[in-house]
Amino acid sequence: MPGNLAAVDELDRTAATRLRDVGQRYTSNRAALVEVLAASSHPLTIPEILEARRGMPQSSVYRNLTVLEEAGLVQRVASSDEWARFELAEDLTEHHHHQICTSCGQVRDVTLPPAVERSLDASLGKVAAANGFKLQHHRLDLVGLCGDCATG
Amino acid sequence: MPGNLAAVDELDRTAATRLRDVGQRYTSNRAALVEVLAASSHPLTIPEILEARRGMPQSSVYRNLTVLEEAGLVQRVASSDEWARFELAEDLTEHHHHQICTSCGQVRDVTLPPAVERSLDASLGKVAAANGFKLQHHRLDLVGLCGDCATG
DNA sequence: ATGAGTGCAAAGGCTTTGCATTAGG
DNA sequence: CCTAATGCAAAGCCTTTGCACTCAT
Repeated sequence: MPGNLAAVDELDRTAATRLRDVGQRYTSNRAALVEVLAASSHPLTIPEILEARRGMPQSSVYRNLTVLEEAGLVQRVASSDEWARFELAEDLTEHHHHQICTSCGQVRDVTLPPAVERSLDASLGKVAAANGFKLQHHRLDLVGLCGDCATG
Repeated sequence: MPGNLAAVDELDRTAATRLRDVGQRYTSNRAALVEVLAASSHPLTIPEILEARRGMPQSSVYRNLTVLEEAGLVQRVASSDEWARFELAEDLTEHHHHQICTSCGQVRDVTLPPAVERSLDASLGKVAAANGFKLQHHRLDLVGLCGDCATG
């Protein structure tokens, strides 16, 4: 819900708390990163973040993204294979997946019907258990062509 | 089916054909790469490939992997986020997914029950269609801890 | 005050590229 | 034969790190 003031405020408090929990401060740069990621409907690359926050040094972006990741506020997304992309941790947003365009690399968030997620989780849980694997979560991407690329 | 002679032979012919189709030669280095990938039960990193084929220069590995990818024989796998991993294109193997250990980065191949795959594809198809997205395939990873890491 | 955070610039590490040589068809 | 492929080394590019300065608590 980008732009929702109450939600943004709560996100802010959550961020401060989780950072404090890992012995980190909630600085303006970090708040800015959280804000930028929260305002986006898709995972952002470093260039995109730098574009959104002109003047913030790359090193600060990298360093703080790492800190935010360790605090469980941000997660790295494996996209096509070009650049690292970042989004808010899933428990701060909604469980969702990514639609990745193989032509232009565009990444868009998508959600699946809850029933599908449930049956999928059940199946994955069985497979993981059979392999002695401790399943934490799943990652599902739709790979194909976005509207623009399919047409052009 | 690693090690199956007949299958290896057919793979060889397929590789030669697809390379020729894109105007590339099937050289010994490329054959070696296909062989190494075919013999593995999980996606390989460049270091692993170099280990399996001592003496092959890195530049050749990178360059030929790119060619093989363009010929539709090999595909890059998005793993945790450390190194690029490569495996044979899916139509040369079996439809499968990856179990990724967040602790050690290990990637293992896993397959899901056909019924699960079918219902998943059906759902994804609907979602994609609703977004004007031309779905080519899906990518599903089980993320968690492998047996070794969960215990240690 | 006082250690964490910041910014700039330099260093790292995986990956790509230039060029002369070798080999595939 | 003639062009593509190879191999070595150098260059690229995203990312990380060192260090002195500044800000948060």
